Amino acid sequence: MKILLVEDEPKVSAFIKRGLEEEGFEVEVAYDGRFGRQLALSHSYELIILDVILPYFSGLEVLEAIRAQDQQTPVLLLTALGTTQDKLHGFGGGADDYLVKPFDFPELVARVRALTRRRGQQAKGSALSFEDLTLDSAAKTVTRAGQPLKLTAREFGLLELLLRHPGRVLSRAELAADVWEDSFDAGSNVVDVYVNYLRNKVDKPFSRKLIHTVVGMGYVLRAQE
Amino acid sequence: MKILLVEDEPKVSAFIKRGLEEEGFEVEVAYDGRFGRQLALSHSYELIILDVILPYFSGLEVLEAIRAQDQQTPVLLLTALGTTQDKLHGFGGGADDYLVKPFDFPELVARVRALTRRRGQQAKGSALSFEDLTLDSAAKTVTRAGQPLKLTAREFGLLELLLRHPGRVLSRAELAADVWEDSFDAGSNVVDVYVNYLRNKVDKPFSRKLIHTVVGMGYVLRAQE
DNA sequence: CTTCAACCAGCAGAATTTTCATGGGGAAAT
DNA sequence: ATTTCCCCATGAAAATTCTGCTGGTTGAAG
Repeated sequence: MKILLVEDEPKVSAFIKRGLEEEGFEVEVAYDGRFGRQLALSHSYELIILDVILPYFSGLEVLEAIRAQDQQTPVLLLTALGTTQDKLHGFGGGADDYLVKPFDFPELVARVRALTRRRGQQAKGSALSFEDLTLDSAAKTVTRAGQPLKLTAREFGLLELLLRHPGRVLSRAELAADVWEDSFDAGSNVVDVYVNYLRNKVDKPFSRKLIHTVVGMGYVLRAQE
Repeated sequence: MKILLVEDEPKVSAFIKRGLEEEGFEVEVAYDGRFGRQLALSHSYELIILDVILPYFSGLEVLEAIRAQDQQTPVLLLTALGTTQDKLHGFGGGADDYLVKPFDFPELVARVRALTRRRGQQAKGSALSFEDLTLDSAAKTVTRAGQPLKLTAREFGLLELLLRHPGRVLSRAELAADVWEDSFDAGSNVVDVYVNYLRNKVDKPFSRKLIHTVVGMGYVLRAQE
């Protein structure tokens, strides 16, 4: 749960950083708009807290740069500018919350929690990924290295199971039990066949292979040979 | 974009309702905690605005009942109780935002927008669109490439749901649950039939197809093959 | 060094499932 | 009394799923 805090007053930023860390968050601090923007655009955070008045770029300019590339990450503006006009500017620029200094620290924590709560649970819910492979079980989409892959229902189910246990060897029986539910004939080679189909789509077009055979045991999803 | 407002002072609720409707939201009002809770639990809203001090059940009790069954719907608490203690109570109960009365109406609108933006990713009132296809759920009109299309109620509901989740594969069960509500026989092919009707009107007269079937999974709205 | 058995990759076509496209009956609206 | 809309049923077409088989590799025993 990494948070980016962009705030130029060392006292304030140290205070917030320490406080949030005590609450279990991981906090990175940037001391001006330029550095803040760079970090925000190059890293992925659960939440970004922006002071509005900053050296080089204002918080609103940083927000604009973020929203140009990413609509998802929640942004909380934190500033001494408390008029409704200022707030409207902030929300209009795509902020998710606006807190006026001075504030009570517990309220900041509560708002930070409210903004991060939703994301944390929905990310776990639908998106699985391993290396450059991503699978969204709600949208039923799979991409590798950014390219979308077209899988059939069975192939999708099989990959989903592998992706749920990366690095763990799954026996044919385990795979069959989960993907084929009950209707499974032990003497069949369906699993092999589908692993083969999957490899053709997931591994063959790429140089780094992810699906590996462990002779006598089953199949694994892992990085190297 | 339907919002539930639970507020017992008729003056305040009328004021908020009218204001939000001018901004393109659809607002339902409940005048006490009991009725508010009932509506919140039985219907699906994009956002719920709760006054804390209400007859029968307090806003916090209503919030608790909502969160017991649904973690998703954002809740905004709106109240005269402005101490940090009160706010912490609200956030602790699962609220997403907390606004203290008296407030400037534009700020409420901005916060309502911020909370609903992410949900349907439809910021402007009731108009949904994807590529050159547009659907206005308030006006019940659909156009493609500027041309108006004439859809029946079921067709409209189905397209609206697809349009609300572009790029996501929706299973027949999901579609049926939303469009056909409860009266749905699992062995029926109604969904297929209506997707077919929709295609005849939405896709057939145009070269770029938008509705695609994913065999064994469901249907999606997306641009390419 | 040879043989054998176990195991796995890959293919091709058959079997099955899923989807499309229509016709028609009945309900609802006009 | 039409017209429109909703839904079921059906068969054809398309796509997927599965079976059976061939051939290759590996590793251990003879």
